[in-house]
This record gives sequence, C-alpha cells and structure tokens, in this order.
Amino acid sequence: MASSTPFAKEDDRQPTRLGDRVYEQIKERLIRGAYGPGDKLTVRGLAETLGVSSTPARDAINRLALEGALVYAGPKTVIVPALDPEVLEEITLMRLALEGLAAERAAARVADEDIEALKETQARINAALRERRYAEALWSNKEFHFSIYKLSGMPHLLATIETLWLRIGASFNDLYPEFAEAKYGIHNHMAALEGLAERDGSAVRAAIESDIRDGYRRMRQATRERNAIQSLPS
Amino acid sequence: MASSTPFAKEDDRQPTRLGDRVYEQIKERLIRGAYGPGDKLTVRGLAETLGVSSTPARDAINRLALEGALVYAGPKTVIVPALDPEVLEEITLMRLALEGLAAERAAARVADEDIEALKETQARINAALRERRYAEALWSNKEFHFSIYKLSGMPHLLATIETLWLRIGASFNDLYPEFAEAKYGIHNHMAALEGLAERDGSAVRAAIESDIRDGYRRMRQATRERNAIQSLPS
DNA sequence: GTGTGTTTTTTGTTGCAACATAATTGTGCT
DNA sequence: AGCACAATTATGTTGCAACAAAAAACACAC
Repeated sequence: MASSTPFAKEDDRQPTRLGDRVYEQIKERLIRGAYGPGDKLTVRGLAETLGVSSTPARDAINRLALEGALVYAGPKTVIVPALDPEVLEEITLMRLALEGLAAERAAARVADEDIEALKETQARINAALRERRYAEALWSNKEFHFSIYKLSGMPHLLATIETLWLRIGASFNDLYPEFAEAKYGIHNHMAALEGLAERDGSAVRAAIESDIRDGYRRMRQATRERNAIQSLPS
Repeated sequence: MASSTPFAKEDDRQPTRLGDRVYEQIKERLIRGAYGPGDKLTVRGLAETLGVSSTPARDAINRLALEGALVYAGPKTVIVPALDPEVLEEITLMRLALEGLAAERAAARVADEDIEALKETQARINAALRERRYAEALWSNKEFHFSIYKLSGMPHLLATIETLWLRIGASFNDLYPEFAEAKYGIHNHMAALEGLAERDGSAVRAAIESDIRDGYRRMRQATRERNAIQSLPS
C-alpha cells in the first residue's frame, strides 16, 4: 500500500521529527479503523506502544486533537470521537464548499496525463469493489479525490480538506462495510472525469458535490441503523 | 479591549495549559502587528520573554506553524510569513467559500437581539474609523464578522475560518494603515445587516462575499505598492 | 443495589539537561 | 571586496523526573 501521507502539502522540514512519525501512525490507524469510537488514547500508552518517549507521543495527540481527529472527553481524557449526526452535517457542508472549490479549480489546470492517472485510479476502485476488497477501495477512493484536489494548486486548501476527512475518517471506516456494498460513487466519478476532460469546472464541481452528498446520505443512514441497534438491547 | 480569544469554540479543557497561554499571546502579537514579516521566533527566546520553560513555548510555536500563522524558513527557523500574493488569493478563495457558507447559515438562525448587537458593533466600527482609531476599527470589524459566523452554530467551521484570518492577519495588520482610510466595508456590512433582518441567506452571503472581495482588492494593491517601494531602493 | 465519600492509581503538563544539527560567525585565500 | 570553508554558537528535539490534578478503584452507609 502507498505511503501513509501521500497528499501532504510541500514539506519544509527535512528531518522528520519523531512526533511526526507518531502522528502519521496514529492517523493511519484511525483511518484504518484500528481504533473504535470512544477508545481512549494516553500519552504514556502511545509512547510505550511505539517505543518513543512521552514528548513525541504528547505532540502527536495534541496535534490530532487540534485537528479534530481526537476529542477531549475530559481534561485528561482524549478519545476517538463518535460520529455525531450534527458534526457529520457540519463537516459535510464544509466539504461541499471546500472540495467543490478545489474541484472547480482543478478543471482549469488539469493535464491530459492527469486524467489518465485518474482513470487508472478509478479502475483500481472498480477492481477492488468487484473483489470485495473494501479497505483498498476506500483507499483508492481517497486517492481519486485528493488527486483531483491537488490539481487545484492550492496547498492550504488541500491541507484543510485533509483534516475534514480525518475528522470523520475514523467513524467512516468503522462502519463502511455497511454501505460499501453499493457501488460507491462510480457514477459521480465518471461525471467528474468527463468534466475534467472538457475543462468544465462547473461540471467537475457538480460531480464532486454529488459524490459528497451521496456519501453523506449513506453514512447518515448507516449511523442511524447502528444507533437503532444499539438502542434496542436484547 | 476584549479577551484575546472571544470566538473560540466550546472549550473542553478547563485548566488552561501554559502552552495555550503562550499560543494566545503570540497570536495576539501577530494580529496586532507586533512582529513584522520575516521576524524569527525561537523556542528559548519565547520561553525567556514570557517566563516559561521551553516546552510550552515549543508547543505554541509548533501549533502556530501547523495553522500556517508561522512558516518554516529552514529546518530550525520559524518566521512570520510575508504576504505572498498567491497565498493571499488562495486564502481569499477559501474565505469566500467558508465565510459565505457561515453567513448563509447564520441568516436561518439569527435572532432579533443578535441583529441589535451587530448594529452596535457596526457603530463602534464607524466611530473608530471616524476618529482614526484604526486598530480598534479592525478589531471591531473582526468582531462583526465572527459574530455573524457564530450564529451559524457550526463550531468546526468557525475554528477553520479563524485559522484563515490568522494566516493573513499578521501581514494584514502590518499594512492596514495604507488602506484603512477608505471606509472599510461599511456598505457591505449594512447589506449584511439588511439580509439578516430579512432572514435572506443569499443576501447575507452576497454581502459578506462582497466584503471579502473588497478587502482582497485593497490588500492586493497595498502589497503591490509595498513591494514596488521595496524593489526601488535609493 | 445505589449512591457518596475516600483512597489509590493514572495521567497530562512542565521544566530541564543532553544531543545532534542547523545557523552564524570567523578565517584565510584569491 | 568576494567567496569557500572551518569553527563556534544557537536551536529544535527528545527523554525523563517531578508535580498537580483527574480518573478509577474502593469502602461504606443506607
């Protein structure tokens, strides 16, 4: 599988700090669903697990909390957040605004080889879906989106979008088997590719927005079912 | 003057950490233009200046750098960034998307007393402008904007917008005397107030977007003049 | 059992010294 | 002067112990 941070904006600091490595590792575990909502993370626990001292572990936790990927359940308790419907709606609205912007700007700067690369990424999504390899499908889906956004040439925008994905990523992966069955976003992706080919910014934006909305509906339904099950104990 | 962090989203951590205090202090100095573009900040320097150890100082610097309020000029050199025209354009586009969204949502939730409070804020802006108290005008202007955005009830959105302001805030305040003369955004603010009164989300969004665009033009022109002067040494 | 107060353990934060390395200064040569 | 290169200083990061505070465990009364 690809690097754990393939979409980061230009890195200005050569020597990767230990804290950055810890951050990336936690982030990847979060995205892969290794942690469930409500799990508590401690400085010393991470430090021991990853074989570092408390300082880098603390740095990583604070950074994740600052970005919203982790939340404070108490003054000394950071947990991976549960997917609150209100938060999901808010993040979705922000995604529509920001990813719509990125998509539109991408259309003005895309090159033909970029489109070819995107088609290959889409092919990987299709193959993974066909073979029921949902984790890989999700990964390729992320790659598809961020490859487009990266074309916008707006690093600040890219970084901000990434934090939005991270905020819902943990819960997203936690429940994705429940809705990954429906061929995820293929139609919207094809529409985005067509829009890019025609350098039609509005079309690309519309396709991406549609994709985000579809994902939102599925995720909302999944969380409802999940909550319904939880609220009906035997 | 008001608190240094009047618009933060709900704080979950009771005891303010020392690092947070340092962060707020640097942030305020940045916004007030106490530091000029290119100034270098060091962990030990801040620690001594503020009378804390290196750990909180380091936390604050890393956080500011993560948010883009400070940038790395080298592996061991963080400086307050100069206002790059490309960055200014990117941040402006993000502001249009995000603050437009916040403004539109605000219209659906605004109460009459909120509008009254906003009118008072606007009166403070006008008075400050009339008396050439530009620093206060700028502060009240920020209060006007964020009071509206806060009405959206979207804390994640509010926090993200705040980081955008911070990214251009340092340079903004550094050169604001050059364009604060022009009555800053009064017309747009009045339009926003009218839109809020009529609960017309589109109108409020349009007013805020217009305000952002006007500010962008002024700032772009100011930076150009600044750069022209710099590039013509005697 | 349930709730309340207490004790014990766990935990985040802070300060600080050590280390590696980047930034700066200094030096000599052309 | 200008420039390459070495010496020196300054700086960020890391690990770790101490501390205060919160969380968890426990005891006890009702």
